[in-house]
Amino acid sequence: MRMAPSASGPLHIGHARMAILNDEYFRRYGGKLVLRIEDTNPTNNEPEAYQMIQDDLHWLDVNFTDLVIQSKRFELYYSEMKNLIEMRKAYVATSPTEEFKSRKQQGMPIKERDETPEENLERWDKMVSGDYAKGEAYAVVKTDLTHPNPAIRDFIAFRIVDTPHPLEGDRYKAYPMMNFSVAVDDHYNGLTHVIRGKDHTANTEKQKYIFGYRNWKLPFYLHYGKVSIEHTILKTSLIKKGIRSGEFTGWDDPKLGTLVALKKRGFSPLAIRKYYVESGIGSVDTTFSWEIFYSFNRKIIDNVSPRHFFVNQPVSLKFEFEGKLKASIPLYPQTGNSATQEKREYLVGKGSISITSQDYQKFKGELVRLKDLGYFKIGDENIEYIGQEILEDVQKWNPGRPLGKVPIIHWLSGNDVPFKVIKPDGTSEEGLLEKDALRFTGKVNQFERYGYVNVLDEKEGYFTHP
RNA sequence: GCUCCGGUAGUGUAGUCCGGCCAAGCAUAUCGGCCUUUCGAGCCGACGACCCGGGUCCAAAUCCCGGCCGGAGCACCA
Repeated sequence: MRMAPSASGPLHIGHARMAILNDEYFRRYGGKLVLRIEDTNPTNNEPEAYQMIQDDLHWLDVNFTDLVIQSKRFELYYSEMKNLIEMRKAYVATSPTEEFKSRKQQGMPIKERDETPEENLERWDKMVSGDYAKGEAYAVVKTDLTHPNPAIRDFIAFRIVDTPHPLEGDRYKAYPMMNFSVAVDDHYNGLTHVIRGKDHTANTEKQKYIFGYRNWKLPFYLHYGKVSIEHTILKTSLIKKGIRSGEFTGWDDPKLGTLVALKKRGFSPLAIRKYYVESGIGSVDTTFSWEIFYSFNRKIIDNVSPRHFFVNQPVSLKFEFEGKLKASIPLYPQTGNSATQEKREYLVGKGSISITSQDYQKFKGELVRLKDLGYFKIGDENIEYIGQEILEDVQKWNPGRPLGKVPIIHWLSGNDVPFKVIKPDGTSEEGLLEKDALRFTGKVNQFERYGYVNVLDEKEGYFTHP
């Protein structure tokens, strides 16, 4: 099995499918899992990508057995190409590419195609040694000029590049095209199975020609369908531009679909794995369902997320009360029994109590239950303690609300710090956060009645999902 | 336009190869109920699909033909 991302940037949620699918087969059937970084287009290469890709895979718990970097293998590609030219299966052309394309369209060869290996070899040597300038020459692998699908007819295997390579500098001038290097590497990396997106189906046909000429054993190919991931920015070039312009804070900006961004938002890599394993390898195109993904993640993180109160857009209400009320609120209500549970404990007395403006608007003048504190009546500017139990008919207090249903809302009183939650759509919400949550920075907390938030530091956090 | 590939509930899938056990399973979403001092979790229930038309067959989501719709590729990117 192999994973072959390009060295243009970190992996995103779309790449994760390729990685997970290959890894799942690897886990099930063994063999080897090759990470091959395809960096044969220097204009798109990002020097930091080599490391970022490996970090992303480790985070996903995808443990590759071999690392192959294509720019280290030019000598192999060159010797293979020379081989093909000698076999009359490839040629080197200096004719304009417009002519190459149009004749191909008509099923006609350009003149170099029929020239002798000696003539082509001579041009090939000049190409490798850098005697041609960018655009002056290119090497082509023969397929079948009469192939019914024009996309499969003779394809370019090498071109001249004068942009320096991030790893190799100006050492090479002749750069292999993806279809050539992939075929050669798939063979020499000893791959028996290739799983990749269906955008490669035509490429597979081209690559098979090289396998045929060399009599190599063909791997088993599987192409999965396209996943469209809505409401998310994935395109590396766009992200780079956005980072430069300051629109994004970095590769891990919460608006992005990169794995580092999802990590920072507090997603579990297990949720990503589960999602793609359940999606399978069908060739149908699908739309990525954030809802299902969120649900998987929620189930994974729910038990380990401490609960805290976050009052966004707080309204402060005066609390005139002689004495102290004790609040004892479990940190992990899902786990353990109530006696041994870890709790947050507060004493609330005269002063003020904050609730969200949303709750204030909705329940003004009514009876509510402040979670784990007691029954209260919300006034215009103050809040009044009623008691721990309400024996009378609730409807006496809240006419119009259903019987026995007192709204339970969250609150803060003196035990809070200002906090900002940054959402994936780029907006943010400010409010008060229970101070105890700061003990859990770097972790996902569940802000009760609000959602899951990865608390990054004492000032802000990224919204994970509801 | 050319060449391939594919169409199961709102979404994601199981079943299609080798027709019957599929009056179509699961998950998610939505709605309702129970439980609960979170609108979370859990439990129960409801909702909701085989693209259309022919054909073969005792029997078709499954096989065949036609149509419709969708996607991929057609680079000196990967």
